[in-house]
Amino acid sequence: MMVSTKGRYALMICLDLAQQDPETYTSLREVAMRQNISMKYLESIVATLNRAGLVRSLRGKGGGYRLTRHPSECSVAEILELTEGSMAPVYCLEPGGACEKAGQCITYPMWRQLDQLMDSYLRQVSLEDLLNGRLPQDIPCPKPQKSQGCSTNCSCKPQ
Amino acid sequence: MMVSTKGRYALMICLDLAQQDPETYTSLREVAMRQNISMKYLESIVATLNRAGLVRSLRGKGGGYRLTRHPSECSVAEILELTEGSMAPVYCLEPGGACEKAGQCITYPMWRQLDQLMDSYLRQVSLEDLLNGRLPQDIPCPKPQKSQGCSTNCSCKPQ
DNA sequence: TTGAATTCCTACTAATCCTATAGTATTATA
DNA sequence: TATAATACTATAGGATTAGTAGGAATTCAA
Repeated sequence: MMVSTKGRYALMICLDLAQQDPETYTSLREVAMRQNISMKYLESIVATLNRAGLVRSLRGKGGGYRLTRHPSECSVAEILELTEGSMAPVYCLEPGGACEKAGQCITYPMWRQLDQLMDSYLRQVSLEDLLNGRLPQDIPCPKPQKSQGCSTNCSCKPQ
Repeated sequence: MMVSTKGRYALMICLDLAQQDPETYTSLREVAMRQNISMKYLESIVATLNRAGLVRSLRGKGGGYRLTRHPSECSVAEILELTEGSMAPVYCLEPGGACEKAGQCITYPMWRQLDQLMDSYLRQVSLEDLLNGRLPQDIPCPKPQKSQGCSTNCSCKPQ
């Protein structure tokens, strides 16, 4: 039930680009060095984002990538869906993946709700939100702890 | 980002047991036949539930498994956590998995919120709820369709 | 026009995880 | 004691993940 490196790295790439001058192209070499990830691996990931039109590429010297939209117009849901293939928790929820027993399936409605919950949350979070530390819900932390965040399910940050 | 068969089969086992006489032991052979899954595979899955005390086993003739609690006292979150290892969307959220950069990590708070959202939803759904078709939220369907559920994110059932 | 920087494309690979399967030992009942 | 069931250990094929490698094509600048 984990998001793969592919999805997480795609998000890192987009966040990195969102912090650069939106007019110029940023090379993957720079991104890879800043984020400390293999450039060759990032190449294959950014290709997906490029094909989907989320970033635009420029070849040759001085080339690289840039976002095609403002960071506020780019949701985490979109990036993860592209790179993970889908964020659905079960196959039945993927487009065309519903099995013939879905009507009788006792768990199907639950998976649907879970999927909807995740999707609507991630769709609310834009790259800009992440950069500004603004999240959809801000849940007050009942008892802050100094490291690793506290053990409750609040949204407090570890220090 | 999928729930594996392990988690889904564990849920099926529990739901199957929840529908049987809570006093008697149900053999895996019966469960496997009813659910049409390899019994040997179910063995390895139910072992996890057994060790965790979610079910009780009885060896020998007339043996099998039964739930140790009432279906209303057993949440989907618990079953999935046990069998999937964890339901966290990223490693950093697992107990002891927080990396040293979590404090500076721009995405960490988002993963925490997502995790909390999923966890609190699944914790609200009990085996009994599933059997009765009662879900935490009932989202009205804007435009019902006859098969595969409608395309919106409501909780309507396909027919 | 040449060289350097960069994306684009196609393979390849090692490791891990998923999804089982098989066999034997152990236990309980009739 | 025969039978029916779980418990435990080992194994294995396939898919996916997480990269790595090399080179072709493209672009810019000197």
